Amino acid sequence: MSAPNRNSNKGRLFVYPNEKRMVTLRSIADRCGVDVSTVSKVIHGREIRVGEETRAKILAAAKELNYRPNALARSLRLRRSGAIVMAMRDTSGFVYPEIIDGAQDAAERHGTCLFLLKYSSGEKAGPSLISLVQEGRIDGILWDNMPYKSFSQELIDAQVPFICLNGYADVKGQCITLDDREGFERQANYLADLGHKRIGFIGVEPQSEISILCREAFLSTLKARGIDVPAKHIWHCHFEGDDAIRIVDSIDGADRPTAIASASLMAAKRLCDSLIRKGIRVPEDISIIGYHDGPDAQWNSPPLTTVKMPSRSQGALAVECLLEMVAGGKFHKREVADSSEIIERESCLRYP
Amino acid sequence: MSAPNRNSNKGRLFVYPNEKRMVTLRSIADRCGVDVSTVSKVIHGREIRVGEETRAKILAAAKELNYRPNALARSLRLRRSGAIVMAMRDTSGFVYPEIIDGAQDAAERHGTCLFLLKYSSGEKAGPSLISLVQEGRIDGILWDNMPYKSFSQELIDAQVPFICLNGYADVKGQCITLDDREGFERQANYLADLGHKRIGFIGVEPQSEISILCREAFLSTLKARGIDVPAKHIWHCHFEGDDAIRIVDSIDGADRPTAIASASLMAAKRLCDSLIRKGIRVPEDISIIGYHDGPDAQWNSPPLTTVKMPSRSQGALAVECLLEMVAGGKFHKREVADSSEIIERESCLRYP
DNA sequence: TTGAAAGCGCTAACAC
DNA sequence: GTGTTAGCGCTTTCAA
Repeated sequence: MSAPNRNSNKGRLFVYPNEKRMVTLRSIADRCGVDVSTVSKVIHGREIRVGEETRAKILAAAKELNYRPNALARSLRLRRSGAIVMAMRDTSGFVYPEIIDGAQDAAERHGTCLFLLKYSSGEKAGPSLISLVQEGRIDGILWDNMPYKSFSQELIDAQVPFICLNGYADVKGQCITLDDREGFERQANYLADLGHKRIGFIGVEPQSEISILCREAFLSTLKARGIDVPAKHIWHCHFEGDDAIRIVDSIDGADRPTAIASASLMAAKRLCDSLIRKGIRVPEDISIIGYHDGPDAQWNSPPLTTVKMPSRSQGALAVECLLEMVAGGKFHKREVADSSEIIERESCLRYP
Repeated sequence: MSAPNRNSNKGRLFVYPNEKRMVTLRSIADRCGVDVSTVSKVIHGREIRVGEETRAKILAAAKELNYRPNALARSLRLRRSGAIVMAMRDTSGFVYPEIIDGAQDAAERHGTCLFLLKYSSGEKAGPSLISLVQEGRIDGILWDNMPYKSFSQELIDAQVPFICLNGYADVKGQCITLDDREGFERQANYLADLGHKRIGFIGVEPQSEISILCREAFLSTLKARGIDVPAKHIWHCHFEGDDAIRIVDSIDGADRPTAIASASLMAAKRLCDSLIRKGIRVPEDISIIGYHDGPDAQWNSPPLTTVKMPSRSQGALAVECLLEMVAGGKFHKREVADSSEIIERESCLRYP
């Protein structure tokens, strides 16, 4: 009755390394007296053409034996690994954790495995990531940022499905980004709504494309509401160095701003620090609002009011777009549906 | 002359999804007029028994065709994926980035791929991670922490090779940890060497095993040098909440400490904040030293003096031990060779 | 020194 | 409804 057991080691050519007996489709097939293909259909196939009784028997056996399909064999056959990678240069000042959460969720929904990968900033980072795809380990890559300019062209040449989470680098449009314009408009409107008239702004880099866009969104929103930000109240703050201290030193005039918006959370925190050390109170003397929300914001003293961006949705959308490309589709640009919101904490006060 | 091309699609049963022509061993074999097995030997085998001429020809073809071995096929055959995972619960207040760097290096040296994986804290985190191994995607797991108590037993039962980076949870000894005792002794000695006599200590959790060990190492080192820390100068600070503020409120007596050591970087930073807000200067009035070093430490104002632990070596060693287990060996406990060091920045001053 | 053969575990087209 | 068959790309034994 039962099928011949081909597992039976009859003169096997050689002994496998790491010999631990696995539960395979064949184990189940043998136990149920059916063919592996039938088992395969039941376990994974969407085909319904299997008898109810057989199906039940197979499912029971699978459960009983604690069957785990071998992803490697499956992937080899299907020519798809079912795994994607989110590559990032830095794991401390991280990609906003919410992006990862969103991406994770989406991947899970699609039965895909999402790994994170830290790449070194050297020259070999790119090629070695591309190899991962070429070796079949990974189906596609999500980038927080390209390791170097013009790398996106290399990816395209190598036919590697990828999506960038930052559209301001040279990524040939394959990016899913946040609507920073909307975010900075909201930031500006928030301060204006609170009644502030003398407002300052801290950008990240003076010259970068993204930085300019954000600054302009902020300034033009204020302008439309009749508020001009003088050049001397527009600063830039790097993550390292003591820019924050210099900024504070420079604002101690009679016409100092009553509120300062920062384009980064880090800069907002450092500004807070420096202000307080100088004896200027936050928010009583100067209100501060950050951009992007994170655990750091609420641990700050005072807890920071920020513009929270829909990073979670961004991560999810990026994964979905990537998987479409993996499935053979072209990249199809879509906008993150959700919008920003203000998270009110304690660093902003109504003025006057 | 040339071998028959079995790639030639003669009546192929079905068309593969995502049909892109790959360069396989067969491509090379065909081009060189040899058998795949010969090519395999040249490309990966350690066997030298291949003619010099043939070898050269094959290598040239491989290079020319930009051959990438299919990791999936290889893994399937070898029953080893060549990838490991570092699983972590949180990606923002990260495992010390250096652990990852060290692990990455070691993995690379061993031709293994290291992925990071964020697991959710729910019940299903464990099983789904175990599945990754059972499905063959991953050979072993590095944990920053167990998702829940008694999980290590589940891993052992499932025969999953794993190593924990934190030995204070319930991990049945399969851990590669830092020598925190040595670290806290160094911290204590540093403050004593600076001449401080009234010293405070901030732990993380009052009751946890690790917390107690660290505190005792610190206190007994000071005691051996004739310095007693009164109970009222021993505090605990959580990452959330306003413990730091309460601490500051409680130390404003005439006998307040001249130096405070913290068992975490975060607590040190928050303490700094609170002290400064209260008008107590760091380091002029009170010196502060943190534990563990990270980018945050140098961005603090003032930049924090800390005890830097050999996290990099820890990561590397953990990977090496894990790979031994993957190769079938038993876990063999080894100590991280390097020791801690003091990173002097600006938050500590000689006393008086 | 090289090639033939078997098979890792799985899937899908096709025949029965 | 179920089994047969071929094959994903690779490695290793054994025979030539």
